[in-house]
Amino acid sequence: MGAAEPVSQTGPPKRADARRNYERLLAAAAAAFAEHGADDVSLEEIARRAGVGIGTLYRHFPARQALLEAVYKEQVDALDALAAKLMTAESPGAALGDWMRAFIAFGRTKRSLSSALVATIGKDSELMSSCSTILRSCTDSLLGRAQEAGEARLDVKSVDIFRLAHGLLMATEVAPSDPDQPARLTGLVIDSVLTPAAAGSGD
Amino acid sequence: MGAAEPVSQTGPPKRADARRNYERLLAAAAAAFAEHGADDVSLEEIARRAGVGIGTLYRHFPARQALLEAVYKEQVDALDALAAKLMTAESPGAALGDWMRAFIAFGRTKRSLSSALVATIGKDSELMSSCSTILRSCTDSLLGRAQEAGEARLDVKSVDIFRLAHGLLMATEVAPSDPDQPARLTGLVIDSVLTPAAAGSGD
DNA sequence: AACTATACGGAGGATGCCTCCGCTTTGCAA
DNA sequence: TTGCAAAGCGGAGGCATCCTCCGTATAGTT
Repeated sequence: MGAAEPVSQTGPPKRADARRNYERLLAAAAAAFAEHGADDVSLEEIARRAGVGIGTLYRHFPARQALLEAVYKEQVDALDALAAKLMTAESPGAALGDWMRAFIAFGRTKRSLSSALVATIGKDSELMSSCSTILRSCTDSLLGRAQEAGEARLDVKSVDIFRLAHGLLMATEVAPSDPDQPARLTGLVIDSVLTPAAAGSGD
Repeated sequence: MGAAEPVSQTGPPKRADARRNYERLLAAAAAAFAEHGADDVSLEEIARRAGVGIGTLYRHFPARQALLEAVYKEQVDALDALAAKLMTAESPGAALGDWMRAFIAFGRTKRSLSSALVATIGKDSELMSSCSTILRSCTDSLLGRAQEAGEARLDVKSVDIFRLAHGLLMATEVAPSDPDQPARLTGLVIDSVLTPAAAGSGD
């Protein structure tokens, strides 16, 4: 991981101000989406937040879709970078825990994006599959390293982690009465992966 | 089935013209959604097609959501009624085949609705679960009857039919080069359920 | 026939999407 | 530095859609 990189630059390099505005828009969009949900925020507002004109937004992202995709892809890239860094962390077990926490947090925000994305792109798009490949391989590597170091159960597969995360997200979807519950459950799941199997857990 | 009925009438009965307009709107909406997809049709157009004013539409369906739900529910109710009729049909096997055909056709249109619905209601809403319960029980009954009459394979469960239908829809999602393909595949799946197991099909 | 609760319809205000084009800035070259 | 063309910016404005509001019409009742 860390191999996937900013899309191949076709054409002449962009001007400095163009790049800067692109970044700003991306950041503003991510924030706005997280706050209001991906459908309930006007492009006009995103432009305003980013401190650019609406025309500029449209030049960089010809359609709402493009903005959505870019935000999504950037988050995945960030996770990819995080994983690369965690691969050299001191404690492989703690690193895996950190990764899972980040992965689950991502899943939570992702939902607001993905319903809109899936509805239009289709869930088998190239974007989607490349992203899940990236996340899979990151999880694989970190899990493997933790297992080799004897800091994670050997009978856990990365698929299991995906499924646990998914279940966790479903389970804590609706606002729980106890605001700490999601974090508590997340910690519990992570511990279960990092703790040696207890007797009788063969099924 | 056929037991689920028009929601309990609360309040005084509606005036005749109100009921008529309600029906018209529902029909117009169903047609428009099927034609253009649930997101790309304006409420104004639906009102026009139904031959009523936009104000009338809003009185009956305060939000786009409500219209979507009503159309969805109506289609499920129609399937429910169809199943009830098929339960008394002459040939239980043919009835099951007809049912599957209708069920699959419904699935096809449903997709345009459901992406919009799921995005907002959430897939675990009361509406959704009650609908899938209805469809499940219809399939159960018709399959059971066909099996008792010796006209369907005994090793098929209604869950299998659901999954086959789902797979079929996925597989024929994108417009195929051969326009008859979806129908052909549907026929094939139905036949496979109605035909006795061949040797060696144990897995 | 007269009356009233109910329902109709569409004008209009608000908002959002997107295009277009005159103005500004950047990066380069002399 | 200075000058200049290309690249980029920004927002006014046209168009579509959403939704509200209220004067008018009609069903059902007495």
